Amino acid sequence: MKKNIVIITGPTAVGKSELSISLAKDIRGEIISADSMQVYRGMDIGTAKISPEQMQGVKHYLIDILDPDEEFNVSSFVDCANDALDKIYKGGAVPIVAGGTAFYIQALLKQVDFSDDSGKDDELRNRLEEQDTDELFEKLKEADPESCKVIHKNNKKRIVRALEYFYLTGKKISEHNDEQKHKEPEFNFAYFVLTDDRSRLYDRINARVDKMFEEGLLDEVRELKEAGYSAGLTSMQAIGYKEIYSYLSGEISLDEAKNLIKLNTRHFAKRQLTWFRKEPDVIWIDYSVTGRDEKKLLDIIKSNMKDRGII
RNA sequence: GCCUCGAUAGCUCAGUUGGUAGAGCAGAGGACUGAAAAUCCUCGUGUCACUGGUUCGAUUCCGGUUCGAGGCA
Repeated sequence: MKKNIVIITGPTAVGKSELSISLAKDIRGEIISADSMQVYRGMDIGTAKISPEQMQGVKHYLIDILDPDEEFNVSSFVDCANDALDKIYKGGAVPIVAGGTAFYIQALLKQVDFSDDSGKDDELRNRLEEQDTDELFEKLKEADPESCKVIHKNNKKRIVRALEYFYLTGKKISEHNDEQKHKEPEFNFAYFVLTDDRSRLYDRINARVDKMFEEGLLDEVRELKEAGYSAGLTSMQAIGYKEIYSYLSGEISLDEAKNLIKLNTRHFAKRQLTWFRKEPDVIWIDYSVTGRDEKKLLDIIKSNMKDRGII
């Protein structure tokens, strides 16, 4: 018997948080955040993290669980989310996975298995990073030719990971991926993707970045920098943070930083939509069609949940 | 008022020694299985400002007009 799960996702700034809170209050849900950056403490404004007041008493998991120099990745996400699910099921509530990191959501739904990998090895990874991309690609041809068919020769990051996997486990990542790719979701799920007219979405993004600056994004990043968090950290690669680091080190003007944040956020939203389009069994909620009336939206969502036997 | 320089893709510009044009950015589409807010791939027809002339042929040369920048009075 598969367990029930609800997913509320969509591109950044579309309005996921508000809707997931309303839904949680309505159906006695608890929220698991599927967001690779909101796990970090002290990164509030730039990640558009929901405040304790905005949570309105709804229980949230996977927010503020790490310091910015701690590591987090898909595998940790799946582990943490599974723990949270256990608690939620025990308490008799409905789990709502809300957030924009599609990669994490997919791994959770399919329960992708990372257990027999031996993880990452910074020293090995750094040694590989130093090498020329073409040479690395040649090495991968030897080690795992199947991977070369799916990984583009310029995509150094993925070439390095494939090689790292091979050197660490002696196995081919292409085989692991093949096994995991064909898995079916292990939940009885309702996967909602919020969207809107592209131009309206972009307007919302631009306005939200302006608002972040008014709320003190610059100070937030400055404090992180002064606390010793370096620009190389994964957390500091987040949009809104990396650009302000560039400004603080004198590479670009504040105005350029702000415009870059808007631009990078728009690009990000576009990539998210690309991902959702290929996901099977997704229920699209297009605000340009439905409007943003909360009651109406909840009716749509709940009727879809009833169809799937979730409520 | 006169002179000079400019006017080419949404933006910034290149180019065509006369045979209707191409980069960057923007924008669009796509990939993704332990960095994913990361990383990577693909996509360029537009009255070449307008209007006469020369020419087989003008965005390109010549004249005029309009607009913009600078200079001289």
